[in-house]
Amino acid sequence: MGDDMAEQPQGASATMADVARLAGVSVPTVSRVLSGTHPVSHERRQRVEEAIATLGFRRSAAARALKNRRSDIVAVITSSTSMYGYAETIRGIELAARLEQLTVMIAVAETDAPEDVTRAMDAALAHTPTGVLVLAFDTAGVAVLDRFPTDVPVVAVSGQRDRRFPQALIDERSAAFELTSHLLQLGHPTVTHVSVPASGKEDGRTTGWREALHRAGAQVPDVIEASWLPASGRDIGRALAHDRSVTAVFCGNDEIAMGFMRGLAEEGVRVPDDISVVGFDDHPLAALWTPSLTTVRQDFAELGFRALQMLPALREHPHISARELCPRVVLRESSAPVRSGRRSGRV
Amino acid sequence: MGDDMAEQPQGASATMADVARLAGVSVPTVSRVLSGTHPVSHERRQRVEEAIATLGFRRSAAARALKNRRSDIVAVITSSTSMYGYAETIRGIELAARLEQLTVMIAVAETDAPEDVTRAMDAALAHTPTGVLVLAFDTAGVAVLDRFPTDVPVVAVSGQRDRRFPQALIDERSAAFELTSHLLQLGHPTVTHVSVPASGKEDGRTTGWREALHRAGAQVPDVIEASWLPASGRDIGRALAHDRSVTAVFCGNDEIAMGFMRGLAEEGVRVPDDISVVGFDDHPLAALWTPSLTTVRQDFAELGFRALQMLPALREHPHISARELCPRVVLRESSAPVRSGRRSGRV
DNA sequence: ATGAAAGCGCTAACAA
DNA sequence: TTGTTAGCGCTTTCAT
Repeated sequence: MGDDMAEQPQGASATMADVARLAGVSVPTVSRVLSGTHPVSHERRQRVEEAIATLGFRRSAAARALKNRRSDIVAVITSSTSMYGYAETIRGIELAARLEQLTVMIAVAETDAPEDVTRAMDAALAHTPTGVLVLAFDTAGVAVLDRFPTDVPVVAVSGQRDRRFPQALIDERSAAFELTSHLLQLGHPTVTHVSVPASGKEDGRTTGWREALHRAGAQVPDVIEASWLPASGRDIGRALAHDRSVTAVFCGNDEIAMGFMRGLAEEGVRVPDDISVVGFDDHPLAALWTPSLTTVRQDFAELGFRALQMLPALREHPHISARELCPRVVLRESSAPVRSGRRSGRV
Repeated sequence: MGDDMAEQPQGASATMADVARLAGVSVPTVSRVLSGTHPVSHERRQRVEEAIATLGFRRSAAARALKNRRSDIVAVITSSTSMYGYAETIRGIELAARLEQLTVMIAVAETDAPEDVTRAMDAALAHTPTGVLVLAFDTAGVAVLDRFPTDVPVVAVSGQRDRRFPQALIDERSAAFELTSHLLQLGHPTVTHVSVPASGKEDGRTTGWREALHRAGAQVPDVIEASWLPASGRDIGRALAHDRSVTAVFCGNDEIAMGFMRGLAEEGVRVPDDISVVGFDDHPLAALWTPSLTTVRQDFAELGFRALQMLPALREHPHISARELCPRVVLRESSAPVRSGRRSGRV
């Protein structure tokens, strides 16, 4: 492969006027060549393309955005960029954006406090984005949605259906239902839920868990709320290790589940022999943990990808719609039939 | 706390002209109020602020960028947004950017292929960013740096010193040296290195490892290259499990180390009893793994934070400089003295 | 302290 | 098919 690319990474950026001058054409002709929507004679097109290459010309995103009253930016509003589910979703968004020639900007609203939410929304809207994707897995995201203006395409990305917005979602409820039912079928009298931090309305994982217990006529233990840190799972694990009423635990996500298992181990409690533990998300390390973790596979990247793809369509049909992904229960080593011996009866 | 915020999330965005009209002042006066750099009479300022609130006015980022010939955007060029080190670095960048009233955009160059690199750079530069942060932990990032024009402030974020660019770095070499030396001091005759994917020039982790072995006069085994997936660590773990010359393994990152340990476990090999394993990064789950993982704590978020902070300063003093972070070895359960019994001698 | 005027780089409407 | 003209929303002279 010969190195046949000869652009010079030009210092001060050239403008269309520079290109037009060098090619001996008018500025709009250059614009037409670039957009490709209007006919341009072969000869001039060629001259323009040469000039562009020679000058290393790049169209100014700012000027285009100003003129078009819309930028090539897709704003992602989120409370986190690095936690597993969020990071994967953003990865999918970025990939789809790249294919659509769009640029991803990140606006973080760490909490649902009005000032956080307002700042993130202002930052996003100031850029007159082509669309906005709100990661509404938590309170902050939901708060953003609640305050959103109507004149820009918005897609909510979340784990729960909400008819007020176009959304890309994973139906967490049904997966949680299935996962909880799995544990009940293994003979566990009930399932304890260690949840991710509450997000305003009850999240789908908790709802599905609750419904499965009701359906089975099982007692519904109080929800124990962890933080987002895996270490909080450990603390809770240690605390519950010697509670003999606990034989099966459903953790709100895999990181918490892994922390929880560590906590149990530190107390000498074995998984799944003494307690079954299941998680949610199918974190890359879940399959490698010892014991490997029974969980629900969520394809966050695909979720983000689809959310982005909804934006162009939304411009034509701004009515509410939803694209839904179905998560899948993945059975592994951490869940097993209840042992009649050590931990039963004594509630 | 009364809900004393009464902006109406206006539909079609108002312009400065609208604000000026409503406040009965000229457009430049509105601009002066917003920028705060020029004196404005108290009375007019007040009227302007009211009008802004009433209209829910937001300055157009596009118009500002066009006029200023520079946007409020900081472009992050990276090969990944979701892997642990990258995601954490981006988190730190975003946090610092928010404090500086800057906006983060993401441009991904997945590989060091010219078309990937060019696209990412073009996307970034088209937005006339205030600065560009290149995550140069790998080949792609390095390729970007090699082709960068000079007229925009760039900071390289990486694990290895490179005098050609201003950079924020973590000195991985010295930490790897220290970590490897730790294993040697525990009596291991040598240390096997399972590296992250090669990145052009040898990475700091590998260099530090090599230097430590040389210093100790230990034999230098071939480097075994894993992929970025934790599962690749497992495969390598299974492959090495019964190689009796291997008593200590230094993995290029924690995820690989955890996969590696899983592989050993599947083969019935115990850590650290049979083999000591250490990682790099201090992933949130490293401390919770069983056995907990000896590793090197890298503060990626702080690294990103500092990298962003270098940008404003760079505008004044465009000469090359570096901000360096010192990683710290964290001793945990996965490293222990070599057992004289089972695995020694036989090379 | 304030306003009038110019122009950043581009695209769309119109004219030729 | 091509060029001329206007203007997107803002900031910055320059006058006052």
